[in-house]
This record gives sequence, C-alpha cells and structure tokens, in this order.
Amino acid sequence: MGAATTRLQIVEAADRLFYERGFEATSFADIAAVVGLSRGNFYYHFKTKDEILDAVIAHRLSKTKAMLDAWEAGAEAPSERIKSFIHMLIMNQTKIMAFGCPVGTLCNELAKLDHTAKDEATKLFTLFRNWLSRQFAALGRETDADALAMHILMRSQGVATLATAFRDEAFVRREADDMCLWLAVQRPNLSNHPESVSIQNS
Amino acid sequence: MGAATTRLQIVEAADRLFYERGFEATSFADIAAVVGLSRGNFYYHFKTKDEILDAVIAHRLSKTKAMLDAWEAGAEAPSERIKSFIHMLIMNQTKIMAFGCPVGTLCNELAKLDHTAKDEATKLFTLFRNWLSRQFAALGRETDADALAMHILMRSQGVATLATAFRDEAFVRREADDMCLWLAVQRPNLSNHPESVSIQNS
DNA sequence: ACGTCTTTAGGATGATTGTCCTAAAGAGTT
DNA sequence: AACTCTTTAGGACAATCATCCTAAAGACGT
Repeated sequence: MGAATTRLQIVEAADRLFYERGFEATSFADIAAVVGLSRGNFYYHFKTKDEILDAVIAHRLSKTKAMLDAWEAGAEAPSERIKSFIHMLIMNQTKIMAFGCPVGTLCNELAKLDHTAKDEATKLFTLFRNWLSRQFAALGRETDADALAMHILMRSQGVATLATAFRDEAFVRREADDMCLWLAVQRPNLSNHPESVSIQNS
Repeated sequence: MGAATTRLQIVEAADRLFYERGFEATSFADIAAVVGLSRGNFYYHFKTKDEILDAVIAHRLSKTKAMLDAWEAGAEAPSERIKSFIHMLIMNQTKIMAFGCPVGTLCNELAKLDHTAKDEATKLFTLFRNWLSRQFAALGRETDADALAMHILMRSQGVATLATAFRDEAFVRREADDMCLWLAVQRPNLSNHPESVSIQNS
C-alpha cells in the first residue's frame, strides 16, 4: 500500500478518535487498531504523537477551508452563507450532543495541556472567524464585521457545549432559529465610527 | 491530622488540578504531590480515581450552591442578580482564558470519556439553569424563564470557549456588556402562551 | 504505661503508555 | 532474476499509570 494512502488512513482515524475520545485519551495503539496496523509500522509514518496531532489539525484546516468554499459557492447572499454556518448545528446535532464541537473541545483540551499545538488549533476558529467576518462586511457591516463574526461564533460554541451537557434537541433548534432571527435583524451600519461596534440586539 | 481535613485537602487539590489540567491528564501521583501525601496514604481516603471525581463534583456542587445563595442575598432585583452571573466572566477572566469554564470543560471531557459521572457533572449546569430560571420568572417571564436561562447560560459558555482560544480581553468585556444590554431589553411577557418562547432579541 | 483504632509511608503489582530498533516482506527497476 | 528502496511486523524499552498490600507510626481513652 502506498505510503500516502496509509498516512491518510492514520490521519483520518486519529481525527475521528481525537474528536470522539479526546487527544490524551487516545493512544497510539487505539489508532493503530482502527487502521489495522502494527504499532511498529506506525512509527514509520509518525515519529511522535504530537506529529499526528499536527497532521490532524492540518487535515482539519484543509477540510474546513473546502467546506467554507462550498458554502460560498452554494449561495450568493452573505446572509444565506451565514445561515449555512448556523445550520451546521442542526446538521451535526447527533455528533455534537455526543462529543461537542470538534474545534471547541480540541482547543479547550490543548489549552489545559498547554500543548505547543494549541495556537495551531485556534487557527481552525480563525478560519471561521475570518470567513464570517467577510460575510458581515459584505452585508454592509465593515466597521464591526469581526465583532459580529465573533458573536455568532461564540453562540455556536455555547450551543454546542450545552447540547452536549443536556442533550436537548429542542434547545438546539430554538437557539439556531434565534441566531437566524438575530441575523435577519442585522442591517448595514451607515455610521462610520469604528468605536460603535455594538452588536445591536435590540 | 484528622481524616476529614486530609480528605478536604485532597478534594481541593484534585478540584484545582482537574480544572487546570483535565481529569484524565491528572494522575493520583500529581494530586498526592500537591497535598504532600504518599500514594499509599491516598488509597486510605479514596479507593479509585472515580471516587475522587465524585467527591470533587459534590464539592463543586456545594460551593456553587453557596455562591448562588450569596448572589441572591447580595441583590433584591432579579436583573441585578443575573448581572452577578454575567459578571463572573469578568471576575474569572484570567483563569477562563487559561483553562476555560470549569463546568463546561469538565462536562465536555466526561462526555467524550462516556464517564459514569457525566450526568452528575451536568447537575452543575442545572444548578445555574434553575437559579437563572427563577430570576427570569421573578422578572415576569414565567412562561419562557427556562429558555431565557438556557440562552444566557449558552452565551457564557460560548464566551468562555472563545476566550480560551483567542485570549482576547476586549472580546470578553464586549460580550459581557452585550449580555447586560440584552438583559435590559427583556420585559415581562404578558401573553400566556407557553408556545411563544421567543428569546426576543429584536 | 497499655491496648486499640486511625492514619500514614513505601513498596509491589500488572497493565499501558510513547518511543525505538531490527529484521523481514513487498514493490519496482534494470 | 538480482538489486534497491519502501513499507511492514513484532518485539524491547523505560516510564508511568491506577490499584493494592503490609507494616509501622500516631492518636487517644483507660
């Protein structure tokens, strides 16, 4: 089997296990068992556990980029694109209720471990943040686009965490709807004062 | 030294370490080292690691109850009491930026481990949820008090997660302010239709 | 001072961890 | 078919893990 193929299999298995069990709780042997490799063979492809983590994060980054591109291609209106982001909560409801958000939980775990890769993991958030920010700018909210992006990113994280804890589908649906409602209320910010970055709930 | 004293020292050390490093990443030896005990002595007080986790969660539950009681005693107006909850994000900013929310991160980790204590950990959230719900009911929002409680709980969780990832103090302050703004807009819900539990952002 | 119950220390256990090495098997070229 | 480079398997390594045991030390009423 080609080395690239095996490598990809390892990365995808590790990706899933890191998400479902956590990084620390997943062992070399666990990943090898899923792929059907010997531990020794493993070492040929990845020298250390951190190397796998780096590969997993890189893999997630490229998958996320592709997803954002697809959302962008799938809708012209920025508000529709942002709704694709919100809809993710509904789409992945089952997995989120079981394991939380893949990005948020990884960042949290790496922060606690004070792991060197924690900043790399945060780039996953940054990808969403910048993409959302561009959509809000296109909505005519150039001055506070980043604040709005962070706001909706924050909401999705909060929903994911509580969804995991309470496993309440109605709550997820309600909050997703509320995010769409909030989005519909956002209007072009005609004032050009960068200080006024109120999120405009009311 | 009295057994009760030693036990409390162990629980408080484990509490801190579980928060700062995570449950799985904290070993018996780590806790024993902090308290200054031998590993053997440890076994006299706690037979298994799960037993310590149970004790830590119970300890957090009682501490949380006391905190909620203090907030209730510290202000008469429900809105002021809810502001105490929001203010927690500012108060604990430094620790949150380093380790996330103690409740949210624990629930996430235990969910991934599919640990037996995960429902017990969720009770920490339930404590806040019910307390907030009572405050919103006192605000005249009996019909949708629980939804409002979940909404603000969700926001605090989202802020905590992003605060850990981005370590952005301005973001935390801005979102806390926005939560207060949102709170100020909430008015008694005169309609008695339980179906209409819109969060009323707009 | 004695005997009893509580609390402690420190080592032993077997399993699992990440890491590493060596030798064999496979693939591909000539 | 011979040779080379890539890929694999399986075992060895020391360290660490949660757990358990035994024996000594401490506290305390008598």
